[in-house]
Amino acid sequence: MSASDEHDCKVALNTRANVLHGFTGYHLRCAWQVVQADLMHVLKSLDLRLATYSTLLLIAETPDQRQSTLADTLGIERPNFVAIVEELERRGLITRTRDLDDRRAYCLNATSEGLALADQAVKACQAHEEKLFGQLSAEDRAQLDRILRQFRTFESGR
Amino acid sequence: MSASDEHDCKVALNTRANVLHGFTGYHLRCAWQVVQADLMHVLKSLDLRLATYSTLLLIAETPDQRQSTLADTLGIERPNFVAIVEELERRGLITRTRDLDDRRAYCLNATSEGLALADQAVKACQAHEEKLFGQLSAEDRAQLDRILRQFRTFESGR
DNA sequence: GAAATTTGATTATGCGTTATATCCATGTTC
DNA sequence: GAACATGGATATAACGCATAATCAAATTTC
Repeated sequence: MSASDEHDCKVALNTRANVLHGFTGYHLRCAWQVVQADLMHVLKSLDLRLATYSTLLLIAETPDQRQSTLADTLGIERPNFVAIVEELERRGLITRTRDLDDRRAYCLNATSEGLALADQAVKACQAHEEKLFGQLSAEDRAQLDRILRQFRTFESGR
Repeated sequence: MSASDEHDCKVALNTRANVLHGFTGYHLRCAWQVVQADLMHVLKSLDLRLATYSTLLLIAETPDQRQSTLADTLGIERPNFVAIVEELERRGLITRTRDLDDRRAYCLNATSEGLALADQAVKACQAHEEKLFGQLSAEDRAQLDRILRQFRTFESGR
């Protein structure tokens, strides 16, 4: 087994029996760590990272978008998006065709291979969610989902 | 205002209206992002990072522990822990005294300044939690805390 | 319609976090 | 006392994320 198979909770907050355990935010982080570790593990089996995964999905869903629009939607800085797109193109998962109206821009689209992989990835993620959140009672699971969605409207950072 | 005052949700999953929104894990991540952004903002006003904060708290709570024990508890690699401890010592927040029984080891303890700062940080975090989770109904907040705690027992990554 | 400005994509680069390999000094085991 | 284990430190690499600057193609302005 390679070292990359380790997905323990290696976090600067992973401790027992201290004041941190009084914070909901701490438990939120731990929960995300657990989910993230499993998710990355699942995606790795498809040779995808969080960034390439979400990028591929978005391109598959919204055809003919240009790079900067997609980067903005994903909240990724444009320079960092270049390598992601290049990788997906190199692997034949998406195509970059010049926009005829604006020859600076690219139109990104998923290939049939890309669509197939996106489909596979979504199914794998659904299974992953079942595995993890299925450990909660059906009621708790629904509650959690409902409550978490409320955070979308919260301010972040001020 | 410096650029570091920006705490938007700049995340490779921050998109609207796509399949990702069907995943609870996605919302979990967004929620953590919101909480983390605010938390880092709060800690920054005390010149603390997540790592120095949790380290200081742990040292304040469990006196006379040695470095590697603390690092293990926090889930931080020993080499990376060195700089954190050095910073806390340099700022006069903790002391490093040689263990008489094992002259290789240090015993770490918080100074009175360290204890004071830890106290201040905890209070600031409590206020931060009030501000954020206080936006939920009291019932939802309690539910969320209860449900999140269940993840502690979940396997991570296989 | 030429000059100035803006915009899409890219390159180069830096910063912060985290992981690994190695090393030194001390302790322990046999 | 030789071999090995352990506490701590150093050096280094990889990765994620950010900014500044560049180039070409558009748009605006006079």
